[in-house]
Amino acid sequence: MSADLRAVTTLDRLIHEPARLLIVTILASVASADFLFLQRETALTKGNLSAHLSKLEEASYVKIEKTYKGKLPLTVCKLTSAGKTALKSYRQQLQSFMEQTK
Amino acid sequence: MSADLRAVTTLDRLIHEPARLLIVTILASVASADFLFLQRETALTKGNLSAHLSKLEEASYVKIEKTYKGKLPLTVCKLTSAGKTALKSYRQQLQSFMEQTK
DNA sequence: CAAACTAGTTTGTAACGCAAACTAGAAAGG
DNA sequence: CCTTTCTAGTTTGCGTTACAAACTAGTTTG
Repeated sequence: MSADLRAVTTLDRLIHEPARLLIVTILASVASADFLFLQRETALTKGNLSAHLSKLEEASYVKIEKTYKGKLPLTVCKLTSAGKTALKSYRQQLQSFMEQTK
Repeated sequence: MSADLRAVTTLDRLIHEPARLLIVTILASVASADFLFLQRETALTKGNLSAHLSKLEEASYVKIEKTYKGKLPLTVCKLTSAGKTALKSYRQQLQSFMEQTK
């Protein structure tokens, strides 16, 4: 009766990475977030946050807009609908695994 | 009131890897399992299964005994108590994250 | 006795994650 | 001024990883 545990190996690795799971989870809870806000919330270094955001952007999970706040750079991040869908299905898959194996 | 989401970044990477999560989850449900049984259950290639088992053994999460079944090699794997503890706490940490963010 | 099979291990390689170094421009100090 | 420091990020360097493919050691079959 137990379903297919092997499905766990098909989890979206982009979201499975803990730092990125944290990022997209935070982004899912707000309309948008700027770079420094994300840095404070995640406690990632700027370097790593930047790299992870770039990957999420490449995958079209996050949209990144570079503007200015006065004269200072301002990077604003938003989860795309593809990103929302990906997170939702990641969570469903993981929850299903957890329930099958509890 | 919400606890610390950042904790997700401290998940045990050894178990977080989907292939290994699958392996230890299977091992947690049986007294012991031989290599070929694990290969069938996980659908991993022999090479990858071997490599993942070696890592789990290095971490002392799994004990590996090489014997013979008749004249053929037989590799028997067992989750150690350290492995059980690690899996349990991984699951707790993950479940806690999921509940905080649902 | 050579070919094929069994039960694994080792190797090759592209991608990854992290820390440290770097960049471009703005504000502050002397 | 002009140089030092600060802000907001990006890029680089590098050890580690995960996977597939090649390999190994021994066994059975034709």
